[in-house]
Amino acid sequence: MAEVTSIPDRLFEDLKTAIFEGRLSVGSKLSEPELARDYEVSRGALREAIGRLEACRLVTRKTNVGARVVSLSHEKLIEIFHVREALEGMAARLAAEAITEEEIRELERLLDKHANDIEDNHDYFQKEGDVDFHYTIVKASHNGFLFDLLCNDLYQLVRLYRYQFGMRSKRAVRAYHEHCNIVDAIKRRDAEMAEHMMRAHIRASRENVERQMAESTAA
Amino acid sequence: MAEVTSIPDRLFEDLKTAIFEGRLSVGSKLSEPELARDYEVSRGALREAIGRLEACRLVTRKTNVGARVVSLSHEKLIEIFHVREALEGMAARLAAEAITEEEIRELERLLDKHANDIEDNHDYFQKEGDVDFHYTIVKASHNGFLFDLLCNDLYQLVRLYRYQFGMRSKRAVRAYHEHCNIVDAIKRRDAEMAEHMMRAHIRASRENVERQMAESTAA
DNA sequence: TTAAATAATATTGTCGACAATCTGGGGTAT
DNA sequence: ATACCCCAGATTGTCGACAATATTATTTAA
Repeated sequence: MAEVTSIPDRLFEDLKTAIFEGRLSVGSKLSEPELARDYEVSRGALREAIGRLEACRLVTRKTNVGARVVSLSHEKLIEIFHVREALEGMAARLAAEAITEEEIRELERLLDKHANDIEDNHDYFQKEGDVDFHYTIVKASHNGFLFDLLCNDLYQLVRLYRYQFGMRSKRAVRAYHEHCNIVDAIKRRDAEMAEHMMRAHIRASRENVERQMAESTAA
Repeated sequence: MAEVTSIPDRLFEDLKTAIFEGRLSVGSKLSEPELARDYEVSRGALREAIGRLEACRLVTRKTNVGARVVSLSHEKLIEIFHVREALEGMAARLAAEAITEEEIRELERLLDKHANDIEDNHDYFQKEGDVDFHYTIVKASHNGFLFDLLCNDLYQLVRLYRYQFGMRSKRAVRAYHEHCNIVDAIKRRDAEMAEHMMRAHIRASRENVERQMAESTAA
């Protein structure tokens, strides 16, 4: 039952963290000879790892030209929010129908943590507790396909975007209350309300970003 | 502006059609030496093509063991329908807001074709006209990310499933009316109603499949 | 001086060969 | 007879080298 891991597996993870930590900055080129030297692997293994990065949309590739770390335009970001609204709304709906008692306790634990972070004036979003919350609900939907789509693709793009734009939301308190509403509906097994609340939550987050974008554009 | 195409590009397409046409049957193993001989390419190029098939979920891969064409369990199929309901509902909503006059004409053209196929007693689904209809709406949402997700990943799985289970729906007439309702809402720019109708349409399709599954299980 | 053409360089695409790992069959011991 | 172990064959993983293409620098002509 041991996890078999190949060189491209390891490279894939290493390159992802390199991207998130900014060592491979947004928009920069992934030079195959250079990276092969740095990570001490052959170009073949490297190319497969880059292929996987492309599959989850963290890099874009052009034939005979090379791969670059994606740079999220504001436009693309809004597109992603619309997809998130649809998918996570469905996740909340399914979670209300399929969640287990233990998963409910996990959600409550995360809510407590969120409340404490606000109390202590920590930056909730910076610590990625927000991702944990959404991750848990998607998992509780017990829909493997939905989970794969959101957690292996979308959330990583969201994460990259937070680093890229240095997102620091003043929405921590309001987001907390929205989270409470969502968990409440799920606990009551009210699928319709759970989806509605989740969509409202993500819509609010999108509108917040749109406001920030409008400000930074109007110089 | 010429389309540059590499060997893995071509292989990717060839293998996809081979899967859809059943020459690579569901659940069968993709032998690298064998396929490399048949298609007269090196194993390296082949491996990249297989990697892309894995990315759009048409094959699954295990380290040191190999790749197999996915076999869609009934469970997985239902999961996909839930994701489709969420994503296409959003697509219809966005399309109602962003569709152009020309795209509206295209939708009406497809509706006419659908009506004629029913008249002439053709099998609408078999000819993939249904895919064209949904494809056009997703495109009209003018959300590139959504388009990519649905048309490059999900629709191919749906297509594979139709071949695998030999889907021949008796829903052609009812589906036609549902399609009309959707187009109607979009033309009136009623986003809320467009989403509602699209979700109802896909939900009905899912429930139809669930019924068929229940029948075939109860031997 | 600028712009186009061209040559030099570097990068990506492709391939065949070797190493590591899995699969299946045969043999042995209980 | 069955279960376990071990070995042979085949398959996948990995690598370095060569070919094709793009990029950059240089030269030349207007």
